Amino acid sequence: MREGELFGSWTERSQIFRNRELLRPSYLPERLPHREEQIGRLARILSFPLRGETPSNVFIYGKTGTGKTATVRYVLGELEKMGRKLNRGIKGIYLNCERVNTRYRVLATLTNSLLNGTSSVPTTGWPIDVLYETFLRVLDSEERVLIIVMDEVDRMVVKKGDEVLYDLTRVNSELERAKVSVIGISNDARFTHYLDPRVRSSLGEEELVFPPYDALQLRDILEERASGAFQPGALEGGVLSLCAAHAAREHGDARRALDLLRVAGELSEQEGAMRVTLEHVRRAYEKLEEDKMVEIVRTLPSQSKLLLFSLLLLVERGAEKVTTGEVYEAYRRVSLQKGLDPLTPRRVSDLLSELEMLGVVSTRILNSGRYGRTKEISLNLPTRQLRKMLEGDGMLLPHTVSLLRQAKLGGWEWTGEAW
DNA sequence: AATCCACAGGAAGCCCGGGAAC
DNA sequence: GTTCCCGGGCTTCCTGTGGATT
Repeated sequence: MREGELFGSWTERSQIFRNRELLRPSYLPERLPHREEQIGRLARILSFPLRGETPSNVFIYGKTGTGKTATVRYVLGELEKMGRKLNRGIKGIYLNCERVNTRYRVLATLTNSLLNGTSSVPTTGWPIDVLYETFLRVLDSEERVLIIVMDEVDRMVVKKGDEVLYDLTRVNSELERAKVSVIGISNDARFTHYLDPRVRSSLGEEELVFPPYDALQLRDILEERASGAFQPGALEGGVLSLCAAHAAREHGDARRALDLLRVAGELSEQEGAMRVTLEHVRRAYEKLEEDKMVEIVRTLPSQSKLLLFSLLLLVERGAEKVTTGEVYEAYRRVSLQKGLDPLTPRRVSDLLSELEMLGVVSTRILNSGRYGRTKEISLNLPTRQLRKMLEGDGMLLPHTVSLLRQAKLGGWEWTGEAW
């Protein structure tokens, strides 16, 4: 191979993309179409520190991909810029409560962020009250307004980290020079019901709702990004509309629309096509769906995998739709065969509901009068695909393969009273 | 009209691992 | 290190349900 040949063809300028980074979820655009109203309101609320006053706490909710995080980051960035210009100490700290989800971690992260690397508190070990005192002292060491953004704040409650919300919404009374305001972001509107009433009223001083985008708005967003992301003329007519339409059906998720467009672009690039076609979008949609499923199945607990495997065997044997009792019996057999204690029907019923929520199976209640009332269960993905996923599983592999072999050879009685 | 099937799904409590508190 | 506590997975026990059958 001649020098440079291996990477040579990949360094040429893409026919399709100009800058694909613009399509990534982490990219923060300069303009956020159809969020002018939310940006305006948030800016008004957060403008108080520019006059030396404390802004209200804000609670924001909206489904995934409705621009919550982008809007907040954008407004906060502008605010900090303005603060520097006017020489006001304004600092925004962004926390993702998916990871930073306990009282300790929140306080430690905030403190470290304020210390700016000069020194730090350890990630574990300190008594919580000492940590809290340290946080107060560091925070109050200078005149400033601290705006704490807590993204996915609903995760805190699950982890019982909501005490820290109480700390933070009440902290102002203990501060001399600094002021704190909290922006909570959640995609679950009911989440506030679980909060301590005092926290709820304090956090909800101002509420901002981000409605889902409709198809036309999604199209605008895509257009905005696509002009920079793609080479001129690289998109076939209707591509953007199709991406938008797909995403609009799934509760107006802009992230989804952008993913779709990016993957469609990547597919067309891979096959050396001149432009992105509607067919590429269709395949991108399938790819994303499949990737999602693979990930879901892969991360399933082993009992659920076993259950799913039992269902798979039944479906492969020609049963289109299966009742709860049948799946349970199959599952019980497979478990025993593997030398495992089967779970009770009650538990399996819950596992089935979980599988349904994840979209792996569909169920519907079936009434057969005298012959009882049960759920009719069907698989939501092709058997071949599912089998591939399950066979790739380390835990199941040695046993399942032999089970499959037995099943194929007819070594099992899969029908009738032999069960 | 009463019965009864084959479950659905709620309530309570057990067990266990892991992390916080002492 | 020990103790305590909590949450998740699970079981046990239970009540509820719609319509074919009696």
